[in-house]
Amino acid sequence: MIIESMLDPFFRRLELRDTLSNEEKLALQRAAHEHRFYKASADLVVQGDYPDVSSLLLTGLTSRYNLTDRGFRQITAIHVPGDFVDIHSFTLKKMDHSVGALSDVAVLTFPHAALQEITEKFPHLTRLLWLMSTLDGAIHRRWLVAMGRTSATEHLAHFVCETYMRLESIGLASAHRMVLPITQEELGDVLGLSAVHVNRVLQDLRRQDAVRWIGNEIEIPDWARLAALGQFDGDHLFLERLPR
Amino acid sequence: MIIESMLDPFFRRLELRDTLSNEEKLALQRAAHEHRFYKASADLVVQGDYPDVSSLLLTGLTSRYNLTDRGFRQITAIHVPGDFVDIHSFTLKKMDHSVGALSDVAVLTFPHAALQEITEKFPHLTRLLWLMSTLDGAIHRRWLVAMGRTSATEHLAHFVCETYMRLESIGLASAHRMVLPITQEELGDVLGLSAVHVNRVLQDLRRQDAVRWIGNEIEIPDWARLAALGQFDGDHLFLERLPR
DNA sequence: CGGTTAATTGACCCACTTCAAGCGCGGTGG
DNA sequence: CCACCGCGCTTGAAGTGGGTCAATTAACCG
Repeated sequence: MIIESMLDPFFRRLELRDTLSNEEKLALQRAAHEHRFYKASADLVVQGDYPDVSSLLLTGLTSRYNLTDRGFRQITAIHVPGDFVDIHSFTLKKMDHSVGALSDVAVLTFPHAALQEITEKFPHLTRLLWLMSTLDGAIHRRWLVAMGRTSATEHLAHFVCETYMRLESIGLASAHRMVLPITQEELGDVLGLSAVHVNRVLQDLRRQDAVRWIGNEIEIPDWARLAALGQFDGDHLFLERLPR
Repeated sequence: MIIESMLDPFFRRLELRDTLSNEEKLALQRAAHEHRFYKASADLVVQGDYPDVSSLLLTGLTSRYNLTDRGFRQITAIHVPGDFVDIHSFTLKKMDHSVGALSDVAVLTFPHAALQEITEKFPHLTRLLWLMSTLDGAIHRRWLVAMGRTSATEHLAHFVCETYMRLESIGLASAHRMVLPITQEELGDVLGLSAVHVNRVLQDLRRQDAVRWIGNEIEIPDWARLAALGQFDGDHLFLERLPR
């Protein structure tokens, strides 16, 4: 059963960047197919798959990751509700990475056939879906910069700011507090660091009182300072409402 | 003056992934607007710009890059002829990075208004353009993995393989030889390394005879070995012809 | 032939890794 | 109700990949 309100985080995400007509909303609702659930640490899609649906994340967190020959893992993206975890599989067809659940998650699937129909009937909506995948690309680029040219501390600070702003923008965080079900091991896989070093860097941020992080609960006591530390500005999140 | 054959590298690139109809080719030709030239190290677009055209690279090489607070540069993508250097600006509107010329380059501009028209009249072609930007994303992800989880040597080996395969696929390299107008400084900005270390790593590859690199000319005497070193397979380049 | 940019080399340093051990806590089963 | 287990967090010690600084050489160029 597809409940209309399920799409709210997605509509919200789109409407942060442009306006959506009612017909477009309806078209998206009609394109939605199936409600699926996954347990924490389950894989939604596996590298090499040729999925015939794309999954919109409704609740929980997921990550895109790859494994290297030596068994190391690199997480290349984190998804929050309202994100398509694999909209790019619509054009790429084959998965170049896996998608795993960081927590228990619920998704809504969109058959590629239905997405194709949207590209045939709703050009503006198509451009918005296209936009969603280019937003992914912008975050990838920002991560490359953080990984290649900033210290571990700066990188972590940046990640915290970015994740907070993404959650906040869809109404899932506020007052500089958020809940993030991610282990230090996983954080290392995001940042390209060892878990041990993540721990040390995190303690460094705590010592400066740049973040308060207890279990899953994170608080940012001084946003401006953490943002400066991480060289964070929200530019690469494109939270600007423009005709697209 | 737009000469039809200018679009050949682009058609070639698209046709490696799907079939293009004659109408679609014509539509692309009509959408092309202006021929532009840039000198090596000039910027085609600057971070923060709101361009109203996207540029298709015809000859030469360009890079996408960002500068950090401390003046470090990170290159997040390299473009070869047939690549759109900023197709994502069509949906993103604002540039989250600059694009610089690595050599003298020629591009063909496509006004966003003309691209919009394509999205309204040519759904399949639209999906192919969308595909081009998701291909960028796949390369970004692969770079994140290489940067976060492989050694400098592996990373460089991977970059050489990837670049060769991209050039080879559009007919600009063959027999495991290519010409790459890139300095060790710039290579460092690609890999997230210092120029000094790039030099050492390159010499290490030379010592193993994994690459022969003299000036701009590169030869890969043993492809399988370099690919194994860099954990390279072409999967993330999606050189598979499929209906999209 | 001087001037400039790129490649190279050496010496030293440090950010981050690896390995290893200990700790805290929630969950489970007897 | 408690003992035990396992996972995630924390800490220490030692090693290393890659950075920085500085000087030299090579290649090019007008």
